[in-house]
This record gives sequence, structure tokens and C-alpha cells, in this order.
Amino acid sequence: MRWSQYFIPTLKESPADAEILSHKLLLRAGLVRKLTGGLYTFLPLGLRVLRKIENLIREEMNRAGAIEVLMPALQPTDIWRQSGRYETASDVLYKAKDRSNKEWILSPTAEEVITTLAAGELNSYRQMPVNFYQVSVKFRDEIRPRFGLMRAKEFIMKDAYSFDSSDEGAMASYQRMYDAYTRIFNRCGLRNFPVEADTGVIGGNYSHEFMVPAVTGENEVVYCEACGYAANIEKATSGIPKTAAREIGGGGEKFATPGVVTIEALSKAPYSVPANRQIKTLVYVADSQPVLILIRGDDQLNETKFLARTGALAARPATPEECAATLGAKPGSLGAVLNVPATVKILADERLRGANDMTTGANEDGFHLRSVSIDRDIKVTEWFDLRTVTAGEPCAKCAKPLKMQRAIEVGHVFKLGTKYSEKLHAYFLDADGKSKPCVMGCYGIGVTRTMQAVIEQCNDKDGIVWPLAVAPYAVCVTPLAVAKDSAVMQLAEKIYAELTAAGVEVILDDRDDRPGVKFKDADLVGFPLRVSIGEKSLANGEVELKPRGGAVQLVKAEEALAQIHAFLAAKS
RNA sequence: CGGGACGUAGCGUAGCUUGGUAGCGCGCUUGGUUCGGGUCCAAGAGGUCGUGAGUUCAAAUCUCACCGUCCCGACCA
Repeated sequence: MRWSQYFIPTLKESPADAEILSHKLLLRAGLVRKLTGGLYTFLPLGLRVLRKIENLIREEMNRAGAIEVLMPALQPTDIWRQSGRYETASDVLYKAKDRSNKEWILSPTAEEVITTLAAGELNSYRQMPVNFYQVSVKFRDEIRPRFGLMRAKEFIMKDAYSFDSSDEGAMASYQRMYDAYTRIFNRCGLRNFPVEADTGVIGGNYSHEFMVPAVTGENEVVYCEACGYAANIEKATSGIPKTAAREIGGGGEKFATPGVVTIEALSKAPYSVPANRQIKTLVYVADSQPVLILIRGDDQLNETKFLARTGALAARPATPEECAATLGAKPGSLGAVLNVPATVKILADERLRGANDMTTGANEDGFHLRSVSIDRDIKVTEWFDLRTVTAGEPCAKCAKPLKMQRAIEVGHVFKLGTKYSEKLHAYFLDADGKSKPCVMGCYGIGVTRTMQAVIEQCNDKDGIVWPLAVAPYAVCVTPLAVAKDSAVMQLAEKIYAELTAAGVEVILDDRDDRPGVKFKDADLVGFPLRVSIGEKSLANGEVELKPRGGAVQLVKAEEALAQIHAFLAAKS
């Protein structure tokens, strides 16, 4: 490709609405342009990178035995109602109506469609295992699109769905995808690692996310350097000790605490009740029902865990009015000892199990109770791990201190089980002649997000530093004079033609611009290798090879081609 | 959905407090100049000042509404 015939609108300055580095570089390097919030046009160079990543994913999916298909982006609502996600995923669904006022869904993912396919086509255990995948546009009505391609209303996703006749088979399918994902992200040049993850509205019971460490990541990851434990903060647990039992001092006496409505205030004089001796009582409304959640005063509720453990579809903190209606007091004086209606469930965090000599609200504004024993004074409905892990806590597996890091989620693998196959009737006949639901797994990669994650991780002060595997072009040939009859241009044309003939992805910067402009642009766009041809070095019969981010290397013109091939071979 | 900031030429921005001629840099066009890290000089083109209403003799500027963008939050009683 000749630069002058192409379309690479680079920018010296980044548009004001780009906040993070990778977003700015996407725009400055002329890879994408924004149409509106959360919607982007891929320009030629950006599209090339996208295709590179897609094809790399295809290679690895095919290698892992998955089979490519393409499903409709426009989907009927009835299968979404059947799976139950018309309601549970309602917030993210884009809905469209046709001329007869019938409602359709713009696909945010395709479990319903693939399971419908399986229901019709997979009749025998002999047809499994099978894994279908596609690379396609997905639509999600994000609460807040942000960071360019990181969280967009429309994005490219690779989604795969495995069908097995047994649980063991499903685990093997899961493992194949897990391994494939590791290969994919490694090949993209990304530092990445899998973490244990919550399953959210997708459902299922076993899941890993593939994370790319980045300060701008939207996820918080807990990990242990000693034993390799790693989990999303939404899922992470630690080996932190339970609350120490004490000699109990009394039997839950009420005492006045006028104006005290926070854990912190109660921990100060004159009350001086340390936060770790307080029970924090939260009222949530889960699927329209009030629920009490008990957490130790110095801990934080992990809402994701709460949702996962209770199976609630939606939950929110109760309003002060709802708190008063349920318990007779406003937030700040709430507790689970007195005046709790029998219909209200009390969920307690495991860390409080067996705790005594605790202080909590009395369900009377301005009063608390001291010397409370959980076992004796509170009718806990269920115990769960509900707290949020913090950095430095001992690892549950090896007791070494846990660390925390922000990361970008680029892939997610789920073991789904039979949730969708049962609801959408994907049953098969097993060897014993019995009808059973397919055991499913699903596996997603955010392709467009991965592209931006690479930029977020691979850059320097001058611009993007593409890993060869995903670079829009491998080589940029840069003649420093473009007059047709010049020796410089003739050599540039020759090298360009030879590389093209050899199948190397090469761009010839034939623009009549000053060298500085070309160098800046080449650095900004981030081609892995720049081959510069100028009068000075050519006078010595030399051309210049400059790996992006590396040092200049002068080579004899006649050796240039071999050197370029050697460079590319070493990088791939 | 709540809070905050912002909306002036393709991009980045000044002007708004104190109402009166819309300015700068980049980019773009033309001519010259320069030619190994975003040359320099000169001359140009390009703006419904987000939209609509209001106040006023007069609105980019003040008021209100709406639209859009970005950030934070939508958990901690």
C-alpha cells in the first residue's frame, strides 16, 4: 500500500473527549473515529488491526476444535423470554420494533440462538462434543459507554458455545477454551492472566476471566504471588480470621447514642467501640423483598457476592423510609436483634460466625445495643461469604499477603451447565437411551476491547508499539525523497515491490513530506519496522532499519531484504 | 438515573466575570523556501458561537428549557 493512496488521518493533538492513553492513540493514529458516544467507525488501519486479531482468534479456535458459524444479530424476543433473560438482562437489551409493532432484540450475546440451534440439530450424544463460535457485532445498552472501544454500545465479540453429553466432557471443553484463550492473548502480545470470576447474568457455576493488567482497567483483581491464586474482587476470598470470641460482658443492653449514625462515630469517644466489634446492618431490597445483611463494622459488603449467593435478580439498598418501615428506625441505628419481622431474612457474613460482645443498632433512632452475641441474640437465616477482600489479607490457600491490581477484562469463559439447554429444550439421547439436556459452556472475547488493550499496554511517548502479530503493517518503507527519478525513491520502490512480492505487509510512505513528519507518523502509528532510505546513508550504499522502539541499524542496500526477513522471522 | 464539567472553523482553544467588530495555534489552499525527527515566509479559504425560546436598541457573553459530550457515582446505615 502506498501511503499517499491510503487514508491515515493522524492527529497532532488528541480530541478533548478522549481521556485515557489508548483512546487518544486510537484517534491520533487514525485507527478509528467517533460517530457518537460508544459508537466508532473503524478506519482502514484500525480495521486491519481488528481483522488481524479476529483471524488470530479464528486460528486458535479452529486449532482447539471449535467450528465457525454466524448467527443473526437481530433476534426474536420469545427465545429471550424462554431463557428468562428478557427480564434479567433487560437493562442491556436494545429492542427494536418492526412495522407490525413486533419487538426484536439486537443481540448482546447468543446463548438463546445457539441453544435453539442445538435443540433442533443435536439429537445424539454421538454429535458431541461440539463447539460453535462466531465473530460478530454485539449490542449492549451500556449504562455508561466510556474509554473509546473499552465499553461501547456496539462492539465486536468472538463468542463460542460448547455442547457436551456429560459434565466431564463439559469440563474438558472448558479447559480447551481456557488454554486457547491463553494462547490467543499471548499471541496478541498481551501480558495477561486468568482469574476466578463471578458469572453474573450469564449464569452457570464456574468461570474465569482473562485479564490484562492496566491502571485504567475497570476491574479490580486480587492475586497471590506466592501460590498463583487470582480472582476478580467480585469473587475473591481470603483466609482472614473470623471475629475472635470474647468473654461476654452482658446480655445486649441498650444504650443511648444520640446523633451517632456511622460506624466511625461509634468507634470514637465516648463510645469507643472499635469497628471490628460492631455489626453493620444493611437493608437491601432484593427482588422487591427487604433483606437484612450483617457485615462486620470494618468490612465492606460485596454486592456481587450478595446477588450471587441469594440468586436475586436485582437488588438495591433500601431507602431510609423503607428501612424505617421494615425495622422502625433510620439508617445509623439499625440492627437485627430487636423488632425484626419474621418474614425478613437475615443474611450474615461468615466472618461474624460465633462473634460475641458485639455492638449494633437497636432499631430505635439514637440507640445501640452492646454485648450482643450473634448466636444467642440474632436469628441468622443464612451464612454467606459476603465481604469484600482488601489488599494485604492472607491468601486462603497459602496465607501469604494478597495483592490487588486493576485490569481490563478481555475474555471470559463460563461453564454454563444445563441452564439454557433445559429452558430451550436442547436435549439429546445418551448411550443409555435416556433424554438429557446438553451440558453447555460459553466463551467470549471482546475483540475490539482487546485491540484497545494492546494499545493500552504497548506504547511509548511517541505512540503505539504494535506487536508484529497484530500490527496493521509489518514494515513501513520511508524514502526521504520522493522524486521519481531519485536513487532514493527507486530503491524504495524496489524494496517495496520485493517485500510485497514476498507477501510481507508493507506500506510505502511516498508522501512528499519532510522526514520529520514521516518519522513522527510512523512512530505514532507504530509499525514494527521502519526502513528509511535517504541520500546520506545511500551514498555509502546503506539503508536504515529501525525497529519501533529499538535502535537504528545501518545495513547494505543489497542486504536489506534479507535483514528485513530476518527481523520479521525473529519476531514471529 | 444522581452529581460535576464542558459545548466557539476539521482538531486544540481564547473571548463570557463587565452585552456592542469572533481571535489564536494546528490542519487545509496558493506561491516561495527548506529538505534525516511535526521547516520558514507570505497570501488565502473556512464559524448557524450545540438547539430553541426569553431579556435587551443590541446576546458567543445574561436567563430558562432542551440536545450532546466527558468525568465521578449509582455500595458501605
